[in-house]
Amino acid sequence: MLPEKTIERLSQYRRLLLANKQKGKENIFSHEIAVQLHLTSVQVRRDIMLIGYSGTQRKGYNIDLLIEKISSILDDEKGLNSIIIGMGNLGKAISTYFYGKRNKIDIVAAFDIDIKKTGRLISGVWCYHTSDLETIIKEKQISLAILALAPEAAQDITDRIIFAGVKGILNFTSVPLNVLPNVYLENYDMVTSIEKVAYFVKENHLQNR
Amino acid sequence: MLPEKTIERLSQYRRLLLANKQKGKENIFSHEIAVQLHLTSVQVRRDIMLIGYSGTQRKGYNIDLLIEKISSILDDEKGLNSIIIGMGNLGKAISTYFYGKRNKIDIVAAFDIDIKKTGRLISGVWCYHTSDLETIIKEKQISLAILALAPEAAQDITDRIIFAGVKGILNFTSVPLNVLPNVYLENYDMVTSIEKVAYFVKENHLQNR
DNA sequence: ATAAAGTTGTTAAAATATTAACATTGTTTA
DNA sequence: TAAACAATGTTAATATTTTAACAACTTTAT
Ligand SMILES: NC(=O)c1ccc[n+]([C@@H]2O[C@H](COP(=O)([O-])OP(=O)(O)OC[C@H]3O[C@@H](n4cnc5c(N)ncnc54)[C@H](O)[C@@H]3O)[C@@H](O)[C@H]2O)c1
Ligand SMILES: NC(=O)c1ccc[n+]([C@@H]2O[C@H](COP(=O)([O-])OP(=O)(O)OC[C@H]3O[C@@H](n4cnc5c(N)ncnc54)[C@H](O)[C@@H]3O)[C@@H](O)[C@H]2O)c1
Repeated sequence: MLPEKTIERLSQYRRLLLANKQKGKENIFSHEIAVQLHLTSVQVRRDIMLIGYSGTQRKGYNIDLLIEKISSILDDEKGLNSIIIGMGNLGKAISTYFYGKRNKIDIVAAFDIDIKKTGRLISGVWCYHTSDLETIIKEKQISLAILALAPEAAQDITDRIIFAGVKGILNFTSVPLNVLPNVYLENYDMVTSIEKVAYFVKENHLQNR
Repeated sequence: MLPEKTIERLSQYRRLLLANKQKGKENIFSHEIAVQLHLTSVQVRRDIMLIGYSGTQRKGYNIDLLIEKISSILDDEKGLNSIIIGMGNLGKAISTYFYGKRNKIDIVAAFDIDIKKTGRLISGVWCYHTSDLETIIKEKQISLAILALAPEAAQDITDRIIFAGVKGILNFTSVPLNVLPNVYLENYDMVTSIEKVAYFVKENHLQNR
């Protein structure tokens, strides 16, 4: 299995490659990728080595083929269905953002407990009541869930979706979730992010004295 | 300077400690913190050692004092002013979320280029037109910016805010930004996050065969 | 033809982060 | 009073991630 950090970068390589392809470019050197993403060319080459793709010395990497190779690693062939739970400000922002983007990861349903939000389309995604959670997860073969709901309900809902078959969670609530060992959990904590930036801003000030 | 990962955890320890204080708890053991955050007690103790705080063998750590110690490290005494640039769906979600939370990191202004959004309060924060960017940054001594604007404008705006004095950036656009070496840049890429979860979900499936 | 330049692929080293080991210390209990 | 226990604090070992070094190859220039 590939290192976590390599996976993250592969996602970024692919986006960059698609942008370069758009501009009509056919081949790209490791140092070009590196400059555009602010990495080192060594790291780029090493990652590409790890996934078993090869370029040529004179032309670098063929953009189409590299995109294809990365996609064969990141994407599930048959696609992967996901849901958003919690259609508040953040949930809506996310579903609006993803709506219409063609992608192997489809957001096929949303859930909320607030009946003012349920039973209708919200930014292109049907919003169900959480009471339908288990039914829909099984029906639509959901394997990934994005949590953007009120923190109080996060663990409860997590237990339910895992029991219903969800295998990966992207958690935006600040709640440290308990999940079964075979469920992949990725947390993003915005407050921590900001506090970290603030800390390094402060430290930098100290350094410059 | 403390390791980046330790800083992230300190932010989480503090939140947890505040929650426990709320519940009337006065002391806490490293293993209690560990269980609640899904870490190991060793890691907790090591982090606390690194910041130079000590507990007692029988009672563990004094919650109030530890909060104070962590705060002395994370927070800037005189506070730190920040802005959000781009009051679209995500920007609004963020400012709504932070509004009213008493915090050493204050979001004191927002910016957008769309005149339908500027010149008024949006979720408690005044939204200026980007043409006022430099003026307000200097006037309000802004050192931290949250970028939630359209990707096309991200680098341009970044150059401007850095020139005006911003020292830390939390970047939600997927654009790999160019910043001066004395500016701390933290990127969060939601697409990468989701693709990573999807990858590990897929791999787990393979393992289980 | 041969050398020079420039690039990839890969192994080795260094840096960073986590985990384990254990000495130390205060408290309880026999 | 001393042994057992349960916790912290710290050093050492391990694991992961990044960076450096360099061999191998291809094209171009001399
Ligand atoms: N918006 C941000 O910038 C931000 C930052 C950090 C953390 N968060 C976290 O992300 C989550 C969402 O944030 P938000 O700003 O969108 O909050 P929000 O209050 O706007 O939305 C929360 C939504 O969750 C729904 N909900 C509540 N209980 C539910 C349940 N049991 N099942 C399904 N839905 C339920 C509510 O009806 C509401 O629509 C929260 O946990 C918040 O703490 C948000
Ligand atoms: N919403 C998400 O879930 C999500 C996920 C991944 C990435 N992002 C990125 O985050 C950013 C914001 O996303 P969003 O969903 O809020 O988009 P959005 O389109 O709703 O909002 C973008 C806002 O930026 C403003 N803007 C454009 N040019 C500007 C400029 N020069 N100065 C100031 N403001 C300007 C627009 O007027 C708009 O209000 C985008 O770059 C997007 O790619 C968002």
